[in-house]
Amino acid sequence: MSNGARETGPPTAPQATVAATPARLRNLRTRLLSLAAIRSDRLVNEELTREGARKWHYAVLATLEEFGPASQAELSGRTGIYRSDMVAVVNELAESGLLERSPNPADRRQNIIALTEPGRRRLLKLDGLLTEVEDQVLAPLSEPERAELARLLTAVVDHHGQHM
Amino acid sequence: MSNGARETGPPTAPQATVAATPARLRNLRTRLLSLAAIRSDRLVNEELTREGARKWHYAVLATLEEFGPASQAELSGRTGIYRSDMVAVVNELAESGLLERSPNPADRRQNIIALTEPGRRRLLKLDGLLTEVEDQVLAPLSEPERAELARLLTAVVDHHGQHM
DNA sequence: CTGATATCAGCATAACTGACATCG
DNA sequence: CCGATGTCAGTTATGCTGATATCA
Repeated sequence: MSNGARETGPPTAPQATVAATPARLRNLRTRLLSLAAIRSDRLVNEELTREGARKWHYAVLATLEEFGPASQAELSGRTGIYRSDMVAVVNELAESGLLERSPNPADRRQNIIALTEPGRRRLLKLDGLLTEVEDQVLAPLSEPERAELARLLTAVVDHHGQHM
Repeated sequence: MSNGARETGPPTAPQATVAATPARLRNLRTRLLSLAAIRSDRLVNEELTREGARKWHYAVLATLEEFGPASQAELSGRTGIYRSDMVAVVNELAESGLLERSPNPADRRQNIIALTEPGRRRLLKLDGLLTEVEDQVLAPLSEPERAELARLLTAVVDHHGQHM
C-alpha cells in the first residue's frame, strides 16, 4: 500500500481517492450506457491496437467476407462507416495487402474492393481476439445475462435506427 | 412526399439504402454497446445543447448539490471528469453564475466551489430534461427491462472500476 | 439535369497525457 | 523532498458536415 509503482506519471485523472459519486449520476441510465461503452471500447481498442488493427478494419473485412466484393459505398452502407472515412480505412487495409482495390469496369465511378487471402486470415485472427475481449468486457455477467443485455441493447439501437 | 425538404446537403453518410449488416458485426456485443451509447449520447447532447448545457455541467451541479461545497479535485474524483478538464467546466458554470469559485483560506492551493441559487434551479431543470431524454432513449423497453439493463450495465461498469 | 461515387478538407467533442508553478 | 492542486498545452479518435471532380 505504500507505493504502488505508478509509472503513469502525474495523471490529471480522476483520483485514486475513491470518492462517492452522487446518486443522481449513479442512477442516470444514459450515463451508465456511456460509461459501459467507454470501458468496453477502451479494452477493444487496446487489444486491436496491439494487433495493429482498428474496429473499422474489422468491420470492413467482415463485410467483405460475408457479402463478397463490394464498392466503398456498399461497404459504407453495411458497416455504418461514413463514406468519407471509408477512404482511409480501405487505403490502410490495401497497403497491408488485406484487400484489393480495383476500378469497376462496368461503372467507372466505383472501386471494387475484394478480400485477399491474407485479409481472410487476418479476419479470423481478429475474430478470436474480439471474442476474447468481449468475454473480458462482459466478465461479471453469466451467459444468459449477456444474451439479455444484447437483446435489450439491440432493441434500443433498432428503435433509434441508423438515421438520427 | 414529393420533396422532403432536405437541407442537409449531400451527406457523406451511411446510405438510406438499408443494406444488411454482416452477422459478425450484428452479434458483436461490444459493438452493440457502442452503438447504443452513441445514440443515447446524441439525444442527451442535443437536449442539453438546446438548454445551453452539457453533461459535465450537470455532473458538477449534481455533485455540489449532494455533497456541498468542494474543491475541484474532489469534484473531479466524484464525477470522473479529469482535473485538467474540470477547469473549463467550472469556468463556464461560474461565468453563468451557477456556482461560485473562491480560494480556500485553509489551503491556498484549493478553490472552494459552491452552488448558487440559480445553480440549484438550473440543476432541477436539467433533472427534468434528463428524465425525459432517458425515457426517450429507453422507449422500446418496459420499466422492468430498463431496470434490468441498468443492473447489467452497472455490473459491467463496476467490474472495470474507474481505473484502467 | 439528377444522383451516385470516391475523395479531400475540416470541425467539435471527448477521453486522455504531460508538464508546471504553487503550496502543504 | 514528496505529493496534491489548479492550470495550460496538446494529442488522438470519432462522428459528422461540406464540397468537388467524375461519371451513370
